[in-house]
Amino acid sequence: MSDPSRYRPQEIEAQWQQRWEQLGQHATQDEEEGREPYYALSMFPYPSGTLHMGHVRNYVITDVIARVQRLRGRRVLHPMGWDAFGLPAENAAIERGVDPTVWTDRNIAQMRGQLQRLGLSIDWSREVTTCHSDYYRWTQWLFLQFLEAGLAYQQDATVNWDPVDQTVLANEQVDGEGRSWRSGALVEKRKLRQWFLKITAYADQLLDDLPQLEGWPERVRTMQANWIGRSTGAELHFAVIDGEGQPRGEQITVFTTRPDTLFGVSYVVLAPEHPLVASLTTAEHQLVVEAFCDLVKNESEQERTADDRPKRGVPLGSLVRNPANGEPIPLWIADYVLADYGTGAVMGVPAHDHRDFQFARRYALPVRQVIIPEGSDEHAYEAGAWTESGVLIHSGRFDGLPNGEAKRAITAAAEAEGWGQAKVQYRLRDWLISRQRYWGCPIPVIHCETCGVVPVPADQLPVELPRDVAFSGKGASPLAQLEDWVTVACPCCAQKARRETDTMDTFMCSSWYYLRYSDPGNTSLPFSRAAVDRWLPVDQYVGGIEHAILHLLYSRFFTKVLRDRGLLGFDEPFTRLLTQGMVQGITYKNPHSGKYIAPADVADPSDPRDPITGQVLEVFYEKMSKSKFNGVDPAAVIDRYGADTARMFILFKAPPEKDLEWDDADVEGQFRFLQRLWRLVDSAHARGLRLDAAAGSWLPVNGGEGLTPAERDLRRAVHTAIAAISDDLDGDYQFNTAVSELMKLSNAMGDHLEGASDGVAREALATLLILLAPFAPHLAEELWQKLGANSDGQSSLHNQAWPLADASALVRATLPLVIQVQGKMRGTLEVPADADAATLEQLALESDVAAKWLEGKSPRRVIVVPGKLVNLVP
RNA sequence: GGGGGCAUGGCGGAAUGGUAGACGCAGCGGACUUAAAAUCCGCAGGUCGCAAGACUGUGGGGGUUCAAGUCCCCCUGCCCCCA
Repeated sequence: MSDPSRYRPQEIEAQWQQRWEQLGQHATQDEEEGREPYYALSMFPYPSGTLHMGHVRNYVITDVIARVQRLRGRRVLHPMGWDAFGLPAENAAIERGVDPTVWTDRNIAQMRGQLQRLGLSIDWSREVTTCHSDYYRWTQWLFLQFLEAGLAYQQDATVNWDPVDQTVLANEQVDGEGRSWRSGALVEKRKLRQWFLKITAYADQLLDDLPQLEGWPERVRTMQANWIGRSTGAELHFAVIDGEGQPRGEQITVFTTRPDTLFGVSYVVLAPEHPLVASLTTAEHQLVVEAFCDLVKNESEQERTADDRPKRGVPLGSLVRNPANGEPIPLWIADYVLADYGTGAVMGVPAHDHRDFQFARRYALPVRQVIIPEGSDEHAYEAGAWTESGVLIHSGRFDGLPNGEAKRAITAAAEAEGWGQAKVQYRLRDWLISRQRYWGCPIPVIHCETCGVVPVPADQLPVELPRDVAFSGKGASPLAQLEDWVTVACPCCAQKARRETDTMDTFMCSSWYYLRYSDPGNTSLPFSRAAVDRWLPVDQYVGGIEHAILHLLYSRFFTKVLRDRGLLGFDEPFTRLLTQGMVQGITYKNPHSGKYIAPADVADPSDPRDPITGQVLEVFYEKMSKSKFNGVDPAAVIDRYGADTARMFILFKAPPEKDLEWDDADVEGQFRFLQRLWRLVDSAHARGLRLDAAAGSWLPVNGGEGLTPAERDLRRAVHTAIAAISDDLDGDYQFNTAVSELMKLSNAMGDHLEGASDGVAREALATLLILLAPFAPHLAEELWQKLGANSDGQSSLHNQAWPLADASALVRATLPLVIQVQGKMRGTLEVPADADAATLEQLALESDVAAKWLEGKSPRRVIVVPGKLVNLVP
């Protein structure tokens, strides 16, 4: 026989999850008069098969927000789905011969089950899975929208090529030494024809709309702004000249943000890949230049531009002419100049640019100062470049101009005289979406020798991924080897043509999934305009900071393009963004061997030692990961303590944006708190308290007439909690302090409930449970039912209304008044709450504290803050 | 190197310019128990003191203010992003 008065989360949680499912508790109401819509969204997971704590934190935060909004009377869309294309599935296929579809679907089923145990109020009927053709059909459809809008194009681009496995690798599959993760071979760079989306066409909008996103963390906006990297400057043309100084016909165009330093140019550098390199290399430099180009070819962009690495280059032997003063200038190539940024050529001004300075030093190129700090004569630039503002010298007719003005003046001169023009340049490049992979969304185009690139007609979508494919991990993408699949009739001319065999970057799939949730069953469009405008933009998006740039930028780009195509009617997809911190586990490391030790192998945590060598271990918190043995399995925590304890712990332990240190003792503490709540309600139940009388028997007690002091204290605690928790859940979410307010309320109820009349006690109990409902939904519901407030079993605590604080309950007859002398707290005095400033001043002056500290003198000044303090300044 | 953020007890963390350390964890003392666990009550920044209390205290230094963890300037350390 089990003791019915014990809190057994394992029993009640599954039961309530089932009941909510039966009641359709989390079904989305597309229409309902008088209830405003609210869209709460978590970033959807990759279905790896295992739920980890980071997921749990993410989804619990979103769930609390969704539940609070329901209690506040909104109809809520709270969906979930799967970012299901990606490399792990393909690797499983290569390594273990598992069909990626089967592997992925199995993982999804497993993770869905784990998620459901958390008691999330998700409407599972709206689930989307990006690798299912009823979803990727619309990813393809949207790609065709981009193509039609001229925003998708093909171009040669450099990719990582594994010469052993004969395959293209993603950047993340190449290690720091430039070797393939699979074959270990040195990866080569190859030029292949790739698909791009023209995100740069929206660079200005993506940047200029950032300030509107007031509900986003400032740092995410800053990161996006830096990523887009708009710089304003000029393109300047340098004519190539021969030995006699006569123009040869070619010209080099450089991009610079510092046209004001034009007179200080001592060399011009091309990227080694620049198309003019070959023709401008003189015979005596040819061997060296070719060797240098080969050297640079296989270096990553990061290596080439790293600050801590010497800049390397070689001269071509040709000269160009400075358009401002006619001086001949040597032409070089260097690794730190990239072909696809700007014009692939820069002007070298060693005196006023750090990298140019390093380069000039290394190759003994002249350094000519053309800007001096205001108010000084010559800057001692020997120590480095002067990159601050100043006044121009050695610059002919521009001498004496402040350099800001000189930028405009020199650019204007360039435009007037035909040797350059103002130019805005972005760091952002177009988005390369081609992947030479099987497990992705096929790009829906057909290559025809006669008609060129032909989009697959919309009524022939989806272009389905073929099943039963052989995965060797070698050769081109598996799709390219399937002749039957590749060969197809051209939709235009019906001649034999070939399908595109590249698939899309998975970020394509995740750039629009939040739109699909609004209309997941639509079979004629990705979503209807009505549905998407009804629910979007997302009111609250919650996810990890690691997506601060890519996913969030791509999604904003999609939204703007789809808006311009008339498919939706808003500018930004996510009104508010919460980036939750990492979940960290306690980590033990042997500082001598560098080995990580599993916590289970540490015998005494207060004196952690290596179980084998006995050496003292380092102890710290770090992001949970398998290799560090510091992970905590959510399922194990739920098995032991229940989902409500896990939820409460995660919410209480740290503010949502900050990293969270997992601590078993604190989990235990949360479990004890929930047990205390259980006992609190249990004893109220034993006393005969019920919430089942005529509806609303627990409504606020009217006024404070006839209440005992203890009852007034209890009501004050109840309504203080309502006010504080409501505030914590508004605007900036502070779940940690909200939970602590629940604890305070429970402590106050422990003190005063027994002595309170039934009415006051009922109000307190009902309020406690409603306030608890978003955090610990199962326990709150169970206790609600225990007190008889849902006797028909057809309703739910979660349909109640969020309580309003009764201002009159917060009023107290007397308040402690702080008495300060010279700003230092010297004592308190119990004073009538309604006393005016003059009275407070007088009470303070008459107090023992004043007598002691003022020694009979009257204060020079008295500051009174009614309700708070009196400061006596002697 | 540039940009941004952070620094509060043994620990996680609270504090509209107004009693620093709420709430919790760990700890200590007590009650209950044959005992332990659980539970309940209490203590708890540091120094000095039997106590009352005093002094001191939010990384360091300066400033503004009747009053500074909070605002301003400088410094140190750590973290993140971009190079």
